[in-house]
Amino acid sequence: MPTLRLVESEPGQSRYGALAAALRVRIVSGEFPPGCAIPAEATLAADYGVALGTIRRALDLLAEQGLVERIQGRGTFVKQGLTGAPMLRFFRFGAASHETPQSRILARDSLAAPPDVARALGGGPGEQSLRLKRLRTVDGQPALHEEIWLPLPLFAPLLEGDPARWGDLLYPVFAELCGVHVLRAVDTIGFGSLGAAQARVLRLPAGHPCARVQRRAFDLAGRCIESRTTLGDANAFHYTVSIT
Amino acid sequence: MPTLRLVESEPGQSRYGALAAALRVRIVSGEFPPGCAIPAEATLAADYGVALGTIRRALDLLAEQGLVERIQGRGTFVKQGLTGAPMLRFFRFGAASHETPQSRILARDSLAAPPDVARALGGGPGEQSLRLKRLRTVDGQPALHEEIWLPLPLFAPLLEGDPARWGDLLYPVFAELCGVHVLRAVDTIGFGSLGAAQARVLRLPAGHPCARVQRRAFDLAGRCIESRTTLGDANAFHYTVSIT
DNA sequence: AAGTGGTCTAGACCACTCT
DNA sequence: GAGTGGTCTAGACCACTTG
Repeated sequence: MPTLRLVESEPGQSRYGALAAALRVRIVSGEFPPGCAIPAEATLAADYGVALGTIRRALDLLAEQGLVERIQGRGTFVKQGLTGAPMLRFFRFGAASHETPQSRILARDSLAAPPDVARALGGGPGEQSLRLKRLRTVDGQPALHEEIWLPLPLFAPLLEGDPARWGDLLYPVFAELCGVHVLRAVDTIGFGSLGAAQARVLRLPAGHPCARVQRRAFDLAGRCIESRTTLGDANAFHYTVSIT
Repeated sequence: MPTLRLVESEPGQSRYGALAAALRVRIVSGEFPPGCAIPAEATLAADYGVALGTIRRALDLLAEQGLVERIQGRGTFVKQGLTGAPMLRFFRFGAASHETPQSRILARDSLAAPPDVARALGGGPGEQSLRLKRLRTVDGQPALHEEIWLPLPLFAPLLEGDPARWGDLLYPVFAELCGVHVLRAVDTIGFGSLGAAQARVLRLPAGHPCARVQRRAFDLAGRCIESRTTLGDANAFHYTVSIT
């Protein structure tokens, strides 16, 4: 590729900002899939006809935004999605608290999403969606009840196969079976009380106080690809925030 | 000051890291008080005998850490402490939710701190401390009950004068009367139920579910200068976190 | 040894703020 | 207009990783 790549920077935008935006487009378009290394700084600087320092600023910006990861001596890599069990950050269940909770799918249906979920997922009203209900246990004790909505047909592969074989973490399944990489999530926390059905599953009395975590998860391109409601015993809730 | 300032950088530490540490010491020591402008980049670069870009990295680092604020065309300033009403970020009370809640001091005592509070404040056991109890109201309705522990003699000025004249925000009072600037706070969120006394103050039934926010606040030098427990109706609790 | 990102230099010019 | 931080350049050398 001997030709120079050109970036047009809108007035008021810095050149490294425009470069970051251009690289973001190339990443999101799939030119560099998750886990893949992007070209070296020197290569990019030559491609775009800018100084090394400028392309560095652009890459640092993408790294701050969590889109890429820089490793000295190796290169710059497109981030793999979230894989951990971030829901446990909100709860403390007994001694085994820092292990990944076990997971059991209670229900799997394809149906029209209620209006608020459809809006969250960015689809029209009554969009056909996949709904999962899931029980998570810690040390064999029921801990969390989850209702998960996923847009179709993107998640159609999850309608087939035995959910018992998915394992305890969902996001790696999203990546392997559907090619969806969760990069960012927004959790909204509130308190309420358990309905009869959820209480039965969690082996708590109906009306027991519970913490409610509403999650919206987003992929590389910024699309919302999951709307989830998690319920757990309010007394096990525990979270720390730092303010600056 | 014609002589060059020297920084010794420990092995493995970058020069800008060492410069940032040196500047941090000068700020914390009081050489540049909060709100004050620190010398210009060019001046500092000459003082320390390094390139402009290097001193810039050091200042950017301090800005990331929240110790200074950079304003184009004006200069680099030592941060004033937090002044807002950050506790309201956790609750939603009616329509007037985004206004600063009103504040009334219910009690003010000087007494020995219980062990956990003394530990939090970094003092010995039974350290003499100032305890405030405080009711915060929104739209005239009781909303939050707070118990606040402050180390003595640092906060001795608060033992005198009429608390009713302190205003609705406490941190500006800390700064004006005690010279303490709160730069950072760590909040731990949990769930519980109201004791009889707190319930009466909040006009809720005893045993009503409540959210509990445990705050530790820190000053410029990183000392813990406040331990606070805030209680509010669990149904009004509402918080959003972004995960990456 | 070759290739990567991390640090550092010594300039230049620009955008913004204040007087 | 003088002074500030923000952007950009074109180099140099270093630390780390991999073959």
